Amino acid sequence: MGNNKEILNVSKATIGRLPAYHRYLTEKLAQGEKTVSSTAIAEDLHLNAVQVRKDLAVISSVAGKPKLGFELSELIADIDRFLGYDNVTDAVLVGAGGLGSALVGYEGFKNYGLNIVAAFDTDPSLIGTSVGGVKVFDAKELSKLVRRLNVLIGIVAVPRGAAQQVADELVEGGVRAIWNFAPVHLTLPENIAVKNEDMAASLAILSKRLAEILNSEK
Amino acid sequence: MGNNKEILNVSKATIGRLPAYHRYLTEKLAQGEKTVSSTAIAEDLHLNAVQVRKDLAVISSVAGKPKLGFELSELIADIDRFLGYDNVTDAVLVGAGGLGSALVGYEGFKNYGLNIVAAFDTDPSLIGTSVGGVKVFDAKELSKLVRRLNVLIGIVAVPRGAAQQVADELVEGGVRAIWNFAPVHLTLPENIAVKNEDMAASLAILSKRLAEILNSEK
DNA sequence: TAGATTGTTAATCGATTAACAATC
DNA sequence: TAGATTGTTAATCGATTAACAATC
Repeated sequence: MGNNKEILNVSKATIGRLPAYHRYLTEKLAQGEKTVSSTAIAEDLHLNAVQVRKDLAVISSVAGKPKLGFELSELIADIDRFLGYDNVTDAVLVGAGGLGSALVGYEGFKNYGLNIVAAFDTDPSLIGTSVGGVKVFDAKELSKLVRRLNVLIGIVAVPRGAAQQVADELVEGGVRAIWNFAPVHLTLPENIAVKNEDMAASLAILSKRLAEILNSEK
Repeated sequence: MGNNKEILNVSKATIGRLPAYHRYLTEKLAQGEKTVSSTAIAEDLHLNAVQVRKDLAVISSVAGKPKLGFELSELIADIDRFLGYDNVTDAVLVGAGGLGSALVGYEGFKNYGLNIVAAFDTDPSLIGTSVGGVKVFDAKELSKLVRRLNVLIGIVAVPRGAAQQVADELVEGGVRAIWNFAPVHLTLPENIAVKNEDMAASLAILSKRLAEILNSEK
């Protein structure tokens, strides 16, 4: 997923903004536009124009043209390549309940270069069924099947209490990256990539902004 | 949600870490511990000890004690108060489908001081039903009901295409903060707080870390 | 007392923004 | 040509980390 060489040395902040650029550019292209300026992107996305140019410079193979701006199709292709949207990576989903099935459906991860090849659950009524076209296996088989499928990314969408064990089993099966949706801090080996989707943290930040806004109006 | 005075001037980074501290401390307390040192927190949560102390200093009413550390129950109560976990704020959910219903269920937002008082959808088969104890109303009534309920926070869990209009209607109804789960950039007035839950951005960052790790092993 | 741990001041690091010459 | 827009260098900002005296 993404070229190893070039993905290094790029700031996390920049990488986090690339998907938003991608959506924005794709939309502009669909509207019939051919080019766009960093000034316009910055204004619409509420960013700084220099920041936009620096971000684009990191991933783009071609320079923008003074007066004209950047060519949409080229820029989109560059982000596709950089983020690996053009070649999918396999992943497994653990927890096929509410959140898990919502994730499978959520605008299709395939657009983001992620292909969920199998789901796992402990609930007998779910095992053997399909959620969003993905077959649900018995969680007992997790590490064994993960190893057999040679999957590197595991998505954890189980309740708090089960998350650590699930993560351990994923690692045992050979997974090297864990996308954790359970509100727990996972303890894992150094050489495993972890991304916590901490809803409480997001909510806290939103609440802060709200408090600031309400406060500024008093 | 949270005291307006004190919530200001606290860095976004610090606020984002508070929920993780809260979970960690609660767990320690449940394990029968009475106190904890910043050193221990830092080690377990993979943070820097000075950073932990600075974060805690921001929200804590009492100082830690050299040699002993911090009192768990006091620290937890302080975070509760700071993040507003002790008094709930009302919110509405728009989109009662897969993602929406998963969100309502997700470990119960009430623990995080958020009370979802109503859900909305356009799907006739959902209108009138309940998801996770929350009644689903016709999306046509959105702005009217939001105004009547006097709700300040709206959660957007609808497909891409509907998100902007839903957001506009929420604002029309008087909402001042929007928690957006749809993968679109919303265009909204200045004085509205927005938090985008960008799955693609998270995935991109996880992929980067994975690439780095794999790369370092070659 | 001795030493683990605290809170604070200063140094470093990384990311954002401002200034500006180059150019299509 | 004139001017919008680019890419780059320097300045600023914010957050993290290092150093260290104070103290239970």
